[in-house]
Amino acid sequence: MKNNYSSLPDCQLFAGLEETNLDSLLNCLEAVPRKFAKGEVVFTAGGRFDKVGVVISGNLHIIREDFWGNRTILARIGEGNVFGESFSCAKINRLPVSSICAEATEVLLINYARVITTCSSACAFHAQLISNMLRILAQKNIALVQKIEHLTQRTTREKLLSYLSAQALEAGGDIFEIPFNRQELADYLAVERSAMSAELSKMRADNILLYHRGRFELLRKDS
Amino acid sequence: MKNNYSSLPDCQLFAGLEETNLDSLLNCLEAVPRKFAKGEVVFTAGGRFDKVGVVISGNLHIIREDFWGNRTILARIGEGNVFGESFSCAKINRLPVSSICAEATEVLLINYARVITTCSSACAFHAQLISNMLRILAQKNIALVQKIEHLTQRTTREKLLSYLSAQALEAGGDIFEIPFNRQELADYLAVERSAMSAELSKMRADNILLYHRGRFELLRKDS
DNA sequence: GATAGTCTGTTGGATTTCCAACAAAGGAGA
DNA sequence: TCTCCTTTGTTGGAAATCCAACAGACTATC
Repeated sequence: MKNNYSSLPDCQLFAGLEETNLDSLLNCLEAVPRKFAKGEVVFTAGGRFDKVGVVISGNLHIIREDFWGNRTILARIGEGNVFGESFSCAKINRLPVSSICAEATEVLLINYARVITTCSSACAFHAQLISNMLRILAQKNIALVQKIEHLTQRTTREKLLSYLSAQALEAGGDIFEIPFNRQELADYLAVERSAMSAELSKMRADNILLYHRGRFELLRKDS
Repeated sequence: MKNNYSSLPDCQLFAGLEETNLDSLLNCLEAVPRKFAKGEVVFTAGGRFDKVGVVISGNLHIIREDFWGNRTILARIGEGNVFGESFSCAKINRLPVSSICAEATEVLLINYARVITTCSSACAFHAQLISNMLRILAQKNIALVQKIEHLTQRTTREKLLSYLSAQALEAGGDIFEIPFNRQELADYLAVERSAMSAELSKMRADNILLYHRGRFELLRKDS
């Protein structure tokens, strides 16, 4: 059954691959497009999932259920995003999470074994695909480590300094803009929004930084 | 220059590879063993690092320097462990961290490009190597996500419940042992040890769990 | 079983965060 | 400009955490 994948959204996993090659590659990967209704389960906690999923349209939630059965949404996976790859790559035998469609959702299920098994010369794009997969995992990794560094700080002030310092270093200058509003920043750092606002005020009073909305300037010791 | 790698410690990166094949593989990867003295720098923040490092003997520290120049040790990499792989895989152009030897240390530097570029049939072990690399990144990823879940909880009690619940689920039973002592657990959850001990006592009083040292039992609502 | 050293639990006061409610500032549309 | 709505900042009391100091439990060694 031939499918038209030209509608594949931008997707890190297929970055650098020509659209013209995509069809043969997807064939080689045993990629299967599937449609799910809202509330349907793509993979279930406790089972195995030896595939890599790509959301073509719609949204799905990664859900964890704790010891007492309380559910929490760990992530929302949108168009073009990959899911399940960590569990497939890590060869986990009992999935710790489920994925459930938040709305009508179309996904592409790819056989993970085919991703890492470079086939004959017919499919020279495996190398690119593997490189993409490594990059996806590695980038996520780096972002997670950085977030943990911030979260590990004990006080709100330290968390803010850790985050803002990292942003300044990344921007390569003392003045920079952050991609969060206050509520989002508070959620990211796992602190209370109003308390965080208050702390920012104190830090300004202490000549540590200047800010207006999303624009910040860190001050060096002697300025 | 032929080197004897028979002394390579157990290493996830080379898992599943026969020792007899190792020499030719390492050759193919342009692996270079290097010795560093205590305090020497293996890779420097700000630069590029397109290699993967494996610690053969000794220890090195991954170090981050913040906006004001304060240094913190992010990780200690010991024998058999891989380092730098996230930055190479993510193709970061300016390293955010440095690595400095904590003692006299011997490392194996591998050309990352050679890891992902499957060569001719002469080296059939690339597939295993790539699979190993993916597994290393993915496992780290899963562990980091789980840690973030715990750290994101606001109160000490919630952090403990999040951690212990995950341990119980992993163990597949209500009774389980944790791999940390109290101080280590407190550090992992980024809370104060004595406050955490106190909270554990309260939770026991509230009939949420039982414990003795590293052995815990979670109690279901109606027991 | 005596001893020393480490790990765990307890306590109270200082500090910090949370929470709720409200005030002020900024932005979009009429 | 005026109005409505969202975002950000401020405040004070309640709750939780941190911190330091100490007591009790456990372990290894002699």
